[in-house]
Amino acid sequence: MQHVEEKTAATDSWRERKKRATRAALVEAAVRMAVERGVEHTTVDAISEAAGVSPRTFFNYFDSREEVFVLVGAESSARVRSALLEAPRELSPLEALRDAMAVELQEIEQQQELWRLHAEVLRRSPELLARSIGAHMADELDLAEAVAERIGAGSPLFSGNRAGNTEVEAEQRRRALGLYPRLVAAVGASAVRIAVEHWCVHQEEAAVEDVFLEVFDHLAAGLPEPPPPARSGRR
Amino acid sequence: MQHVEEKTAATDSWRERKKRATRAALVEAAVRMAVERGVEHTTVDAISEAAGVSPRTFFNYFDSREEVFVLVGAESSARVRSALLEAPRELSPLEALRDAMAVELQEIEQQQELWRLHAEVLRRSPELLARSIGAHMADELDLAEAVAERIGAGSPLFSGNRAGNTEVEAEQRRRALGLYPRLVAAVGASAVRIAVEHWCVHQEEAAVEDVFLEVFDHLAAGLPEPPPPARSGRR
DNA sequence: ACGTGATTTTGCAGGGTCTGCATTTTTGCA
DNA sequence: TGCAAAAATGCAGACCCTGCAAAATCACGT
Repeated sequence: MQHVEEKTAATDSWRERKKRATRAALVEAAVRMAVERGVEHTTVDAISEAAGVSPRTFFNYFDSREEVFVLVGAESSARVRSALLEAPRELSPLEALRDAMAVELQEIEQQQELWRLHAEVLRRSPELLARSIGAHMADELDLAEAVAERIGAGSPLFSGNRAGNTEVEAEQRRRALGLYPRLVAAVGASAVRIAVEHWCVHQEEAAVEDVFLEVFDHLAAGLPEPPPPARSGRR
Repeated sequence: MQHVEEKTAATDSWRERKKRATRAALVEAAVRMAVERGVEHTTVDAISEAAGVSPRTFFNYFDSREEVFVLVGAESSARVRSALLEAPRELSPLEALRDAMAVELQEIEQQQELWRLHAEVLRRSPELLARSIGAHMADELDLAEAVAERIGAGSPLFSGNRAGNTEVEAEQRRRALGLYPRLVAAVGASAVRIAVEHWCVHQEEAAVEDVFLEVFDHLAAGLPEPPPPARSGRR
């Protein structure tokens, strides 16, 4: 994982815009090419040529060839995280998380084009799918920390200030993490994953958001004995 | 992913035993070496030399260098799957899954040695952790199919016979998969993941199995509003 | 407009990963 | 023992990825 953007201040110069453009060009070139000729025949040389940069430059933007296929929704987790922290305090952690994720999914559904292609790529390449899921999972830990932060807001430890990011401190944060935040994060992440996968396959049958909310509620409420009343013939 | 073992029949010849031995030797050499000098300095050449085979042979056993670090518990998912299908029919899908997974975790805890080292490797390498989790997730889909099979046992479609494994048929199976099996599988997989991660960090504080059962029950019962009564000072 | 320092791009060398193919070695069995 | 199948091996070659230093580009003050 490479830092996508660290400093939010004074970041709109010609320089920055060009970097974003290059990055986007690389992703787009890669994804389109992968849909056409398959991931394994999509070499770094080809991608960078299509994007109009040198092969060496590719690695200034991505740590590995595969990252360009996996990191498509990289900013999402950060957005969910902050939405979660800023949500009204009346909401329970679960509700806050559900809303934050629903909003994010909604926005994703807008930019269908790229996501559709991306989904296509992942569907054809189990290897990459696994990697992608894994990447999203790493987010699950972050998410759990955010949940913990929201719950124990004001706690002397871990409030705000995520600056100190040494290996050791990350380790300590993880140690101090109770089980409950992990459960909440797991429910959210599972719901997103199931909803998105379901949506990729049953394209256009329903909005991602709806599937997500249904799945989320089931998970959050606990799984009843018999299969949940297979939602009436809505298609 | 490389097929670990397909035919269960007539598989105990000297030949087969040797293959298993070589495989194990490679894994062990790799993991030990990774703990000592770090994953990135553990080259294929070094691993195969330590295991006493040629570098080329390594790739007869693993599709990539990283697989040797990720595929440590590869047979687990198959065992859980069959335990799930063979469990007494009185048990609900959830109960059957919980028991099957608990048994598996128990057995894993026996061979502490290798798993401890493996956990150590993953802890130090987020990249690999993500991959490993991703690999286990791929199992989640299989798991969901098994759950579906158990529920709709006798269903004209998809009963037994997983022989036809063309791309197309796999696709069709996934399409026909309802949401409920996915939820059950997600609960199980999440519980395992959280339990194992928790266990890796808080080593020796509690048996994996206990953490797993606690997590599983919470997830299956639904998440209550307030954090679940932080389990009383049981250690 | 011009110079200067900072940032980014690029080429290049070199080591590691992984595959296909032909050859040799080992194993299973009559 | 001899033969056929399976596995291990060597080798060539393509690709991935990284450090380093030179060149191109950008930001900014004068």
